[in-house]
Amino acid sequence: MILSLMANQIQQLDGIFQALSDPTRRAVVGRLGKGPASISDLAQPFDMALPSFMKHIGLLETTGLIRTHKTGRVRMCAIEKNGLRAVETWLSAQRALWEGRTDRLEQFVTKRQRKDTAS
Amino acid sequence: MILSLMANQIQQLDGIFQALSDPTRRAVVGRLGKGPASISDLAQPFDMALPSFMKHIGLLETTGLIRTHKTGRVRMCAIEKNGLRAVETWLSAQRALWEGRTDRLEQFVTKRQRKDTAS
DNA sequence: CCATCAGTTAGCCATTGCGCTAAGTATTTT
DNA sequence: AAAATACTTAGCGCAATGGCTAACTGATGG
Repeated sequence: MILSLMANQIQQLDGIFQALSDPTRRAVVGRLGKGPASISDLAQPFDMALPSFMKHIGLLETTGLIRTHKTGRVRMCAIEKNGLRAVETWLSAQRALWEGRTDRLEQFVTKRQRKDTAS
Repeated sequence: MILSLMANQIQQLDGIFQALSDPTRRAVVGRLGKGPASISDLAQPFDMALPSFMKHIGLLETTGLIRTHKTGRVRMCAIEKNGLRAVETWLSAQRALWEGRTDRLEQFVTKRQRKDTAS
């Protein structure tokens, strides 16, 4: 079960990084960091047809970076704060790896294993 | 010129996030975090033809996440420590946005969602 | 009611991404 | 010199991405 959780995390990372690789989507995340907004509010700055924009929103939602809810004919969007946590985790794990190492060329395999950073 | 620099940063982020959206490439970055390695050393764990693997390496290099150098017939790869800096910057800027001011505005969406999507 | 507004659905199209094989180049090694 | 090693180049195929238009649904305002 732990293995499937890890697999989940990995695929989650796939999706999140993929989602963040688009400037429109990063901009939406940035905008929602300042507070919730409707679809058309969000879409307004972008020179793009609405259905195209909606695809970005849909992707952001299915990857868990944002959350939306429709009231009447308006759909409000808000940031999902836990969405970027997987990225932060991966990033700090990454840094933990190379921190403390001197990056010499032609070096033996690291003799000293760093203990886990017990975050 | 400042504007073009910013545009550069943005495109850099595009590339880096794109690069990290692939599990093979993330694994390579992870492996190189422990120390330099040759192409074939890196490729060995993956069930993939070498040219396919090379594309990943090429992408990681052009996005600045790794660095390579060929000596004789062997190409050594190493992590480029500054490569992930743009991500870290973006991420902390993002967190700075929603930290300290998240509760009131976002709550209103959350509340409505709980009411309507009552599982 | 009727029009407008805010999304939504359906489907098309060009480009990119990620895998493959086959064949080539440049070093070692024997 | 010949063979093996370690990539490298070229090109193919298919699925996914990111854009579009046209037409539709379901509120809301006059």
